[in-house]
Amino acid sequence: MGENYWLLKSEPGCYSIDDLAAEPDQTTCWSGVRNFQARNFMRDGMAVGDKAVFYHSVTDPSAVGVMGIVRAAYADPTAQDPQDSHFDPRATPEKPLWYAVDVRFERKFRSPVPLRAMRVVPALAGMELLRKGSRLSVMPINAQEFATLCRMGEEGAE
DNA sequence: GCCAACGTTGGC
DNA sequence: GCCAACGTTGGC
Repeated sequence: MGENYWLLKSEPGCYSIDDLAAEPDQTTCWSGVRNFQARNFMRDGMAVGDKAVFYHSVTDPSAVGVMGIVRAAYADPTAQDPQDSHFDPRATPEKPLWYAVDVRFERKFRSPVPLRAMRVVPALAGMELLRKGSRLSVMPINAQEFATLCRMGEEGAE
């Protein structure tokens, strides 16, 4: 456990790393994932102790910090809440269909790592994120990619 | 705001 | 099972 690395996307206008850092316990339920491949990564791959890079999409796309996975996959409560925009009538307590994990803020990078900066780093060339048309909101990265992103985030802008 | 890429839906 | 239509994502 705690051996895997991930990249999690969120639009900062929806939920940003500052929002996470501002939570009372700096922890939140990472819910609302509605893509089967992303769901499978969360449900089948994530374990307590794993690390995840927080990525801001759409607005100033960039990696902005690090989170830890503090609770493994469980039924996404938003899927079964009719009031929620992520409600899915197919989801039931017996067959949740969608899953969430809990994440805890660990640190914010000294400077965000822009997507365009990632594109020119050979060590990052294999990341799913850099593939044209990639829309996955939850994806695995390897230890080297994680370390490279962290180093770039602490070094400051290139 | 534009548009390419993608996942999902639904008719057949 | 195919595939066109549609809605969404997300970079630019």
